[in-house]
Amino acid sequence: MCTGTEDQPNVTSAIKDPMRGNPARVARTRGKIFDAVITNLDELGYSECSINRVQTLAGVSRGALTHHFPSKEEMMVKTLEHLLAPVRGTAPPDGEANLLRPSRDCDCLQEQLHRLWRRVINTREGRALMEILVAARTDKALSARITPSLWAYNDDFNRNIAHLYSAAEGHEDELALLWSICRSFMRGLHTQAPYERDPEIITKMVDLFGRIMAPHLSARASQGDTDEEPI
Amino acid sequence: MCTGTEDQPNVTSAIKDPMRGNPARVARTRGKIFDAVITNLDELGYSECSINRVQTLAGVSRGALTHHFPSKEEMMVKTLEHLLAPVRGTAPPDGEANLLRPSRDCDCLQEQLHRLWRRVINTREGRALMEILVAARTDKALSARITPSLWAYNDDFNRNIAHLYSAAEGHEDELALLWSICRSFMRGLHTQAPYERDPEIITKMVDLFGRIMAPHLSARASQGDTDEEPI
DNA sequence: ATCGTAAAACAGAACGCTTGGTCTGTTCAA
DNA sequence: TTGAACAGACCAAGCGTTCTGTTTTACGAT
Repeated sequence: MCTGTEDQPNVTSAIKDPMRGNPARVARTRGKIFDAVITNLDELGYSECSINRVQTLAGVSRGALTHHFPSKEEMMVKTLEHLLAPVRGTAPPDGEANLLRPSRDCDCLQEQLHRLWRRVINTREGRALMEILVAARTDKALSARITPSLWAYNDDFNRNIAHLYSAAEGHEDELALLWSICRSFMRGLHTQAPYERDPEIITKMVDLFGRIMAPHLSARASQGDTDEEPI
Repeated sequence: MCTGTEDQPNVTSAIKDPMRGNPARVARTRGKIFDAVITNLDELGYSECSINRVQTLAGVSRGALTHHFPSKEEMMVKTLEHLLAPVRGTAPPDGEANLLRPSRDCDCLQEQLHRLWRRVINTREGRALMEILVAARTDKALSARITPSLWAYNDDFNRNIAHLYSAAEGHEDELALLWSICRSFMRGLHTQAPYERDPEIITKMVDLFGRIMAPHLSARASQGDTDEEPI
């Protein structure tokens, strides 16, 4: 392969069509694979999320899988970007939007954090993301591939919350830091929740955490509740 | 084997000595293995912490390893208990003690949290513990084995901090919950620190978190600075 | 004191199985 | 007719477990 056959100059009209035959079929296949990866990561963990298992669960052949994702690393990188997409700047691929927006004006921070935990962090997607992050810590190649995506995600995240939340007066510069703390706390909850004797403890933790953070973080009065894409 | 030969009733004095030949030699071998497991978990992660790697790094034979830990699950369970031991009620095996105690009376919570992060959480041992916790979430067998240890650890932890810290008045019952929040936050930091553009951000996060928690959590005046085992 | 012996402690080969990657072949759409 | 999309076989390497040997140690009988 790649033995340097020069491209024919007299081909009728197509110079070289890099995007030829890929209708929504590609999107469907990749979607099935993403879904299988996420489910496997959530239920079996990173170490058991093998190519074979993904292939079986997604109901696609080995060839299809390797065609879209030449290596396991590639599969994980693309899955992570797929998971990060809903929060990123541009239009989310589908499904849930405005994940961070406080849904009501008279909504206290506690309820917002509860919703964040239930609807974003403690979900299949949230747990799958966690698995990739933990695995990448000790996998330098994977880490190098995902770090730029994570940085871009972080920038978009900070840009978005700046419109929706504000820090206490006198500490306006701490908004991003405050949300980083919230995220860290919630991610840590992932390693605590499965081993808690009483599941109610997690709820109480989120509740108390919200009460503690409330004086430092509040939702902005949402100017105009139109459907201008918030995240 | 086990073909039911009846035990001789006229054996002179030894009924059956289950603890025969185990001098400090066993402790040395197991120590080397624990150390290798911890290092591998920290540097390669759970999925790459294979028996072969542990055996090589520890410098012991396959037979020695399987003798002490008949299965990988057993190895991980015992390693976790080894990691939890320093905080547990009875004497720590060796090395670091009083991990939680505020080292000085006039010590603010921020500094105590910084020390907790640097000296306990963000260490080889802390990261190895994290790897096991994350892996066990999706490994039901492992999870079932470690859950009792984690519960006991939790109880000891809460018992110990009750002597060292107190919650704000009016909320004395929230002490355990407050420390659970601290632990969750710090564990979450594990998945944030490796990807942070500026390492200083982590320090700032711990700092701000400490400032926010300070009104709710304070060290007790340490009555008697003698060397009565604090943890 | 020394010996015999049984079990603990260790050594290492071998097993069946799964892994991720590569390869050749087939179908489909432009 | 071309290349993207898919199908499935194949491979060496590594996995965790099991197995049979060998060495070391403690201890009661001599």
